[in-house]
Amino acid sequence: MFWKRKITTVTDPARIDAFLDRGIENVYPNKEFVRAKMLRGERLSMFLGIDPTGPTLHLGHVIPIKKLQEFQQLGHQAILLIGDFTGMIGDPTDKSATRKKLTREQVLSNASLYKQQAAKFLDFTGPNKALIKYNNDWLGKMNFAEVLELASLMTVDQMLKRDMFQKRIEEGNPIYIHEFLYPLLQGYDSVAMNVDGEVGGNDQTFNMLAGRDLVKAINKKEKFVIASKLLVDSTGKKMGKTEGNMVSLNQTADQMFGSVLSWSDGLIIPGLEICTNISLDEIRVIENKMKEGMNPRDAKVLLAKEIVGMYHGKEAADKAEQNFIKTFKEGALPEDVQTVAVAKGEKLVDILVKEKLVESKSDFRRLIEGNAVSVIGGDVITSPDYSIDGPVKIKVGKRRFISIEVR
RNA sequence: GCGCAGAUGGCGGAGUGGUCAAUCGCAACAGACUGUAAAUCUGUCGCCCUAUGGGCUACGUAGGUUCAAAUCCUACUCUGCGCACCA
Repeated sequence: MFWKRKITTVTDPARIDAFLDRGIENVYPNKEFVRAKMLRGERLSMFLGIDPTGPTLHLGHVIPIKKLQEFQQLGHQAILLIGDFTGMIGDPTDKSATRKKLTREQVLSNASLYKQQAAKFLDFTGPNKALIKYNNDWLGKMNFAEVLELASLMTVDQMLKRDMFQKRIEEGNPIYIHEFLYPLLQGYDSVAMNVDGEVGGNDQTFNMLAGRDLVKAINKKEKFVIASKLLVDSTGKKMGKTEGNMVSLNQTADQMFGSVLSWSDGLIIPGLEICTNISLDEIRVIENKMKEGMNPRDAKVLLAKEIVGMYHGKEAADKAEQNFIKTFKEGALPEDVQTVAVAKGEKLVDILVKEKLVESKSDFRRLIEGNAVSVIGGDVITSPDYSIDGPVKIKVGKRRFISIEVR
């Protein structure tokens, strides 16, 4: 009854190779190192660290999460690490300015939301359940002497190798000590959990390798690091929260569908490879078809449906497509539009400001002047004093809608 | 510690007494166009109003000079740089 059930790992070379190849940018020390371990049937542990900086996960997080999922499905120990301690400092990666520090409350509330969202991929129950850990459990308890000891393992020059820091120095921007310490803290996670490996986005390589160095020094073992590809467009621009066109997991099916369709065409193939489960062979076929003149929009629709389907189900994905066509091709009202009930005679301006469809009355006025506000199925509204005398559906710009009813 | 330089709108960055709600670029938003929410072109881009005009708030913070300050003065805060110090 109480003996540990032995969990067997998958040693199928094809699946192992797929795990190590698809959507992967780099493996340290090298692919063969990990491959050999897996082929031998060794049961490994690997974690993905996420700093809970916002309430939602986005597609960029999902790429490594999917890798972790694959890892779990191969019978290994997956660990999701919530950086509730590091999240309060802020990773200087990719930020030209110091990130705003988050409060403990914010971090904790974000963290609990993350677990729910990650549960779409990771199995947190059952015999081979994924573990969830919080780095405040060890980082929050370190005393200064321990920090110093840790800091003695790395040199300033090593830290300065980061492009990020170089850039800031060149631009004359400050680097604070706590930011400098960040890779060290994140690296210590690997030591504390004594894991075999870590997965993360390619932008995390530096931090993950810092962990590798620390594990080598303290735990005397070789931690492997798997860096997944980033979702970047042809110009090398990263998709992210700051870029504004990132799909976040709390979006409705319709919003998500629209976000994907707004991606540039260059992202279609990389997106298929790293964000979906469509087989690589099929992706090749699509790629070739596009070269032969297939409308890239159709490929993008396929990608969008696939992505939406992963979170909202296939049915919702089909519906989102229909909705999109109706709304943007035919100018109709989307289905899940917000509705408000107002008193007869109320001014449209006040309603839109109150419902936050426009920023201010001045904003509304400008939109009116630009012919951006219209009654759906009717005319463009040209009077800023337009008031409500019956139920109407209003469109502001291309994608702001509201259905107004009279109380 | 001493000295020098700087702090401007979401970001970058002009402006150094009135014509500044502040050139310009990016981002954003809208219109046209488009297979698309891409690209391109055009416009808008602090708030409010009884609106080709008027008011209010804003150029690190707090005071001051002046009819008038983002612009001058003083103090403070923060940042960068140089010098000094360096167990």
